[in-house]
Amino acid sequence: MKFEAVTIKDIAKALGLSTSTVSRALRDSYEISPETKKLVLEYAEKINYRPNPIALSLKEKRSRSIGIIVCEIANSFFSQIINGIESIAYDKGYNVIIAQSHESYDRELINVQYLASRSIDGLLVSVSSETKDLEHLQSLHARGLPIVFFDRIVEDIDTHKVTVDNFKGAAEATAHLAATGHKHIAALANSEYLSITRERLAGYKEGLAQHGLPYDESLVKYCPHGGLIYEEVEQAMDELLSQKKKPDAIFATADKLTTNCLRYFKARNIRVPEDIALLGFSNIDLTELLSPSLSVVRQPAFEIGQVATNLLVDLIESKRPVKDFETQVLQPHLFIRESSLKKTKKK
Amino acid sequence: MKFEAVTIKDIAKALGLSTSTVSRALRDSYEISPETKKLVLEYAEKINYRPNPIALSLKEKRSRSIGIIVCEIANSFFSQIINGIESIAYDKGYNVIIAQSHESYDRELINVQYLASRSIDGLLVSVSSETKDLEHLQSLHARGLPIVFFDRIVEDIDTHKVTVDNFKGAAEATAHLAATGHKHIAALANSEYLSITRERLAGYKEGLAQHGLPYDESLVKYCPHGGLIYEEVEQAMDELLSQKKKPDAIFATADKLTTNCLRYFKARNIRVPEDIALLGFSNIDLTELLSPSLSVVRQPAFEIGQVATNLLVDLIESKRPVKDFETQVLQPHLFIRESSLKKTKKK
DNA sequence: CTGAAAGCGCTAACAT
DNA sequence: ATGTTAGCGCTTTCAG
Repeated sequence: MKFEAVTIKDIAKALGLSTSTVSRALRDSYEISPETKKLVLEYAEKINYRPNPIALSLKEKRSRSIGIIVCEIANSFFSQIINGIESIAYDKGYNVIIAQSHESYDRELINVQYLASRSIDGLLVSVSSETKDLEHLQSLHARGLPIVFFDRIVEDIDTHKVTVDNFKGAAEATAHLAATGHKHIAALANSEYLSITRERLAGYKEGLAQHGLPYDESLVKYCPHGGLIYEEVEQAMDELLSQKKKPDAIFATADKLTTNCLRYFKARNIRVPEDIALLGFSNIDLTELLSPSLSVVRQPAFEIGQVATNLLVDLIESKRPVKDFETQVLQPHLFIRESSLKKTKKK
Repeated sequence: MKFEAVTIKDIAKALGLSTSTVSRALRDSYEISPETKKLVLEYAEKINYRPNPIALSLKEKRSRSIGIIVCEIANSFFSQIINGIESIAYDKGYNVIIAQSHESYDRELINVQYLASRSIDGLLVSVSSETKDLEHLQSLHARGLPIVFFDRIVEDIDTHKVTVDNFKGAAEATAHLAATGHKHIAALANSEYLSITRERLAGYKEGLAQHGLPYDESLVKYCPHGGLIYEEVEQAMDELLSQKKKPDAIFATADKLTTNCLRYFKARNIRVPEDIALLGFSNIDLTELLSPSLSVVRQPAFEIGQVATNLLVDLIESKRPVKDFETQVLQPHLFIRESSLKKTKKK
């Protein structure tokens, strides 16, 4: 079943005009007489005429839609970003098509190609935790598709990027753990391929250094799927807790790592923060309701989405090729709650 | 900046063929000789030809995209549903365009009209908590746009619908609270306009009746925005707790109501379940990690999305107008955790 | 001020 | 087996 829309032709026929006159009248062209305009406008209104965006797209060679690639939308951080993206996109007359990689390089590849073939005008990308090879994005970028990276950005493609000061966020978090008396702070990290992982681990080192704590590689564990799979967190934690130098605090570099780490402690009846402290990046809204309430580094997700979208639309609508690209860095915020409470206070 | 795609014309020119021959070769038509096909296919592959979906849409008068209206994507229940929708949509070659009402009728209206004007092939709708007037959907439906309602369905439009057995879920939940010794079970409900609210409150009554508890209207409070705004939950709870007959248990009918109710108790230092029990509809993944862990009625969100999408695609692709519509009812599941523990046990 | 015609990329009669 | 043409809805020269 199809639902037939009114076209310009219908209006032309009904009014005894040509389609071009109707088209011009609708766009308020100076060449059309006021009377004709009025006639056309009123009739169009009456029969509820809406221009066919597909025909427009074909003509203008643009679809007024932008693609988004994220790992998961059922993740507060990304759904907040998407809210930010939509708020700007709708304002500017674009709609968004969302695709999820589920942290799989293969799915990212398929999605990117799918979106590109759907003739999107631009792409907002946060790469999957498996992504090393950037050829799929590089070739599109080289062919002129505007791309803006956010959160998980990549070095090898020169375009606009939006991220937070991961180094600072991680350094503050780690420094806080150190300042509250923790001596063996482990890092539960995302995939090593990701920019955010490198930056956050660098911040972690800095935080340790600030308090004169040594950096110990055995205290750093990577989760290739960013904690999306509980088992990988479980394994990483099992390893951490079974070594001779047992950590007394965990710094987790991503949302799912943080919550799954807490899940792990619950399952093992390990008390937080009495037995071990926990602090991680997270944008969930329920941190205060958790037991214990979670200390987190929170990112301005909505703003990330807004900024990235503004940059992308600028690229799309720029008359001439853009050469000057910028990387916008927003500020994360540290929220101290129970899970990282002072060691000395509790006992 | 624009990124120019390869067209059928380019191939035709390069190979000295006509566009129709190329078109037919690409679609593996029987009228084309194997050699020509091979030639075309290989060349198309080589220059990475992708058909322009916009041109196809214009020709076929279909966009292969479906619109989704939900209140919020940053809500586990809906993001899980969207995952289900996408899983089927992508399989069937459709992409999805998501719009959020944020529980506002006005935004729903704008979004519906926007989506309709973007020539979507069909619409998946869960109405906003403010929606009473259905004219915007009715007129589209009357004009032949396939629509499937999910979760928050409406009576007055005859089409496919997908929901869960809200009556049963609510009855079981309430009966559980009654069975564990609670005598004054209050209902913290969503907007009264919603089908799910009516069904869940009917189930609530049934649960009370099963245990010989009276239905008391003063124990039922509505939140017009479904708990999206904390203050409305706060006010409803303030009212409930200030009346002479103070509830000893809360049954909440929606995700945000449940978590915001818990937030309220935390803020007031009211112990759950010792001072008051809590049980509500919720699809968040962190219920076990909350303090106390939350007893919930969980809905098969992913499946709801899948079923709804299958039904919608059936409608879209049906050759003749569909008259026989169905309402699929899936089963919710009750998970008992700490927040609704037996009154007599704790003290 | 208005109309006729071409063209965006593609498909499908209708030739040949 | 392949080419020609028209048309999807719209805009935009180019002619009056």
